[in-house]
This record gives sequence, structure tokens and C-alpha cells, in this order.
Amino acid sequence: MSSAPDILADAVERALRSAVGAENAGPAIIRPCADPKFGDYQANGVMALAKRLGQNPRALAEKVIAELQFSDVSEPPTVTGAGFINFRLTPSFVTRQIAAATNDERLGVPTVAQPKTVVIDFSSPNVAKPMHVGHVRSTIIGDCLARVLRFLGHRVITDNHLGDWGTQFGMLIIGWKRFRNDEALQQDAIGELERLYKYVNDHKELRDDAKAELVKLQQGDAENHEIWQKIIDLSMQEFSKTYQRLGVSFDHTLGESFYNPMLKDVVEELKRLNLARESEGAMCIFFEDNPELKKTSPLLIQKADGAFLYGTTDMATLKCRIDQWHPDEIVYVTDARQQLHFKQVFAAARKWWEKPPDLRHVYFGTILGEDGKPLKTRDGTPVKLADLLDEAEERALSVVTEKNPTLPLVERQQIARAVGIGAVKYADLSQNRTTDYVFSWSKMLAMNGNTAPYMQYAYVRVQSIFRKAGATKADIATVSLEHAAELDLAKHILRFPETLHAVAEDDKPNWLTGYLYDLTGKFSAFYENCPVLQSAEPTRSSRLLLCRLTADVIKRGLNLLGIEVIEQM
RNA sequence: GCGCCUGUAGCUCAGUUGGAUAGAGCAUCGGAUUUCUAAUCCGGCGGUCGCGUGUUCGAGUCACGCCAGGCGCGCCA
Repeated sequence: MSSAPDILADAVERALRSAVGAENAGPAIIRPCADPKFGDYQANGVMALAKRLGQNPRALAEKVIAELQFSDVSEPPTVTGAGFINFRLTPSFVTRQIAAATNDERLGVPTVAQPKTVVIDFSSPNVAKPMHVGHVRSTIIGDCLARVLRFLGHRVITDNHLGDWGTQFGMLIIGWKRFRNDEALQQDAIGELERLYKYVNDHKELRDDAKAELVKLQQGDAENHEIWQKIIDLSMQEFSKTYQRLGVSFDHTLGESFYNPMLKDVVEELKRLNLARESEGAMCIFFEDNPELKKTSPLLIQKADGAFLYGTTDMATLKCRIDQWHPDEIVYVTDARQQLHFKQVFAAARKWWEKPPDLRHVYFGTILGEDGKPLKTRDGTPVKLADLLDEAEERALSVVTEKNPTLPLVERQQIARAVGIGAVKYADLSQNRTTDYVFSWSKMLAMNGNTAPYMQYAYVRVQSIFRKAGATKADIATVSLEHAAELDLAKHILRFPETLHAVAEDDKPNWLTGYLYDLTGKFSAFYENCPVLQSAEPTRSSRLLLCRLTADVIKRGLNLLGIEVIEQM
């Protein structure tokens, strides 16, 4: 089943080739019309092409129209304005597509013709430190992208690049040996580890001892290695709880330490290839040939004292992933402040490999408090992710209780979990990820607007119709789209595939939330104007079918965002 | 000092890569309920898209220059 824009693009591009020749033709660029009065889709590529070829855009549009061949997808296209080609889908086409989507578990979304292998590197918390709000965006966005790409049929490998190595372990080990409180450790492992770190860090007289412990660890001392491993295990137990609450999982958790044995060879290799050279005692990769990076400082891969840095680990990680998985793309989901670093790593990769994978830094802005400054607790420390999720569930519970006090507590708690966690995720994913955003409980838990509760409630309303309708086999119905609201809703349902492709193309989950918000808006118009249960057959069944499909798209859409639906609120 | 990002309604944000008359939610004002869950829906008000110059059939979107804010700039990650 091909979607309308695919069919139209194909037809327009064929017409373009015959109008201006294959070597001059360009993409059709089919986009939704700005205003429905013009139609459903327009071909923006034709005007752009006319400009490039120095032709009159209107004349070219007319020429294309004359050459266009497609079946009954669209009414005869029209040319308006400067040379817009407008298409309006025929009701019969929409009806057919809706029927096909109804009988399709994938809701009309085809898998891609050429699946890619995509590695997604996200979350990456630091061992012995609590996950805080800074990790929430990476985790949620990375998980969402993984879900979308998988659904589209790509081979996705998710990897949690844990911060499990570094100078902090010297301090942790000395703290562990001398100041550990086992009871505290049992109750709140990460809290205790954090205390130990701070304690040692605050006591300068311990610095040399910490350094010595670090050296022992690096040289493979058995006792220190055991402590190090214990610290990782304890931390992972905590992280796992959070991932479970978030419904996030990974194919691999290969932390920085995994690449330790390779660092020396990587540096040697980069030296051998003349990609790295010594400068001021350190081993560096310079980018003189890169206009964007030539003036920046180099990428350091070995310090003057011989120690390695995160640039080294990143290069080793890259090599390892390429050798093992042969990916077509590697996606790094980290905050925007690391842009320069990744530009350098990517540039280094292009020096190292003739054809490296498509390397993408999917960066995101900072979560700000209502005061416009990075979100902090009252005492100025970063907000812990677990506390944030607790509060989300608590707030959701009180909202649910207010609305539906007679519901058993267990059920209300279940709903509150889905709503609370969903609200946090949705708030994050509905923002354009590249910019900072202001965190607000009241906005993310609002029943109005582009929020998780609104979306979940829309789903509940549809489910409620089905409960009232009794056992209904909506799938035996024939669709007929007579009311304008029905047709409008149906057309929007059919835009689900193109939306997912856009999300995957630009790594922008907020296009999916925007789509779902529009969908619920169209459903509202339908819900207000088109009675379902009171209608006579066959309208009743046809409308039930639209309801079913709407609910399925909402459910699938939220699922791809990592958000659960509930049956009642 | 150099570089990157951001600046859109009173507030919080969209804006599909150069397309038609710039959109939502909140706030504010007004309307709808013998209901399919009102945690709802519909409408009004609200804009010099930071400022300026340019590119062209067309600019919130591209280029250049200012202004303001954030972030980053060799041995942390």
C-alpha cells in the first residue's frame, strides 16, 4: 500500500522528466497544502525547479499537469498562484486506503524498502552518580527514535555508553575502603557513593592517596578492580529501576571501560596514519583542511602524561562499532554543548575511513526551571530523575483522584503511572529538541493542549464508545465518508506514514506529537458532529470503524513515543 | 577574542528545510451540556516573526551587518 504523497511524487517526477528531461528533473517535494481550500497536497518542487532552469513556474506547472498520469488518487490537479500544483484526494481513494489500513496491523505504514543498520547511542549516565534531569532527554529521545526506526523496518542497535571509567574512581575507591557505610549503601547505593565521592573530593589531603588507588586500578590491581566492579553493579541496579519505570531497554550497555584495552592501539593507529601528531606534549588530531574546524583547538587523544581522554574513547568506540556492526548510521543523542566535540570526532572519522557511516549528533537543549535557569532543586542541586518521576506520579494521582474518586486506589495508581510518566516524556518529546525548554508541571499535566493526558484522554473517549457499543466487530463494516468531518479525519489518519518518515529523516519526535495533536483535534470535530452509536446502519458501523482506527493510531503513535495508553481515566 | 545555538502573540512553544492570508495551548472575553466521559467543544481578542540591508516571482526560513541572551573554546566528560 503506497501512501498518497508517494504516489503523487512518483507521478509528478515522471511528468517532470518528460517535461524537462531526466537530467534536469528534480524531486517533486509533495507537501500538505497550507490551506485546505487549495487541496490536500501541493508539489513544491516544481516551482523550485522552474527557478533553477530559468523557466516560467506557471508554464512549467501547466506542462507537468498535462503530462501527469495517475489513477483516481486525486481529482484533476489545479495550478494556482505563482505555480502551485494542487491535488485533492478523491473520496474513493481515501475510502480504499482507510479500508486497507483497517485490515493492517501496521495501520498502513509500510516497512522501508532498504533497511539500514542504525546504532543509537543514548542515555549514558555516569556510574556512582544519580541520573538527573539532564539524562532524561537523552534517554527519552533516544528511545523514541529507536522505536520509530524499528517500526519502519530498520535494524536498530541501541547502546548505553555508560560513564564507568575515569579519574573519579580513585576517589571512590579510597572512599569505599576507608569511609564506607554499609547500611547506607544498602538503602541508597548511589546516594552513599555520591557521599563518598564528595567527601574525598572535599578533603585535599586524600588527593595523593586517591591518585595512587587510581593507578592501581589502571594497572589491574585485583582488589581495586573488584571494588570498581561492585560500584558499577550497584549503580546499574539503580539505573535499571529507572529504565524499568520509563519502559526503556538497551541491546548493549558497553561503557567506556569496555574500550579501555583498545585505546593504546587506536592512538598508535592514528599516529601511524599521520592523522594525529604531538603538540605541546599531547597527542592531537588537527583539522587544518576543514574550514569549519581549522581555527578550533584540536581533538586530544592522549594527554602529556600518557593518559587517554574521552576523545580517545570516542574514536575507539567508533572503530569498534564499525568493525562489529557495520552500521549505515550512528546516532549520538547528547546535549547541545557537545556539538563541537562531535563535529571533531566526525571529522576525524572522515579522515580515518574512506566511507564512514552517516554520523549524526542528535543534540538537545537544557531543561530550564520557571526562572529560565537550568532546572535545580531549592537547594541548588540538580533534580534527580527518580524524584522527578515520583513527583510526576504523585501529581497525576491527585489529578486522577479528583476526577474519579470512586475508582479503587490500585487502579488510580496504575493510571497515574501511565499519565505521570507519559506527561514527562510527552513534554520533552513535543518540544523541538534543539532548543532549551521551560519545565512546568501544570503545563505537562494539563488536559488541554498538546499534552500526554489530553492524548490519553482522547483515547479513553474512543474506548468508551466501544464499551457502550458492546462487543463490536468494526472490521466487518464498509467505510463511507460522507460528512466533511469524517473525510477530514480519514485523510489525517492516512498521513501517519509520511509523518513517521519525517520523524526518522530529521530525528524530530515533535513532528509525531504534532501529528497526534492534530489527529485528536480532527477526532474532536468528528465526535461533535457525527454521532456514532445513535446513527443508523451502515453509518454506525462505518463510524465505529473510524473510531477504531483513530484509537489504533493514537495507541501506536504514543507507543512509538514510549507512552502507554489506558482504558479509562 | 573566536565559534556554535537561540530571539515568533502578555506567557510557554510549533512552524516539514524558500511557498499562498504566520499557528496552537495558557491567560483574557463570549458561547455550547435532557451527552458517545465537560479532564470536553466552538468562537472573539491578541504579531513590524529582535533590528537593518540584501538575494527573488515569493523570506519567520537563505546571505551579510548590528543588538540581546545561552553555551563552548588542549590535556574533565
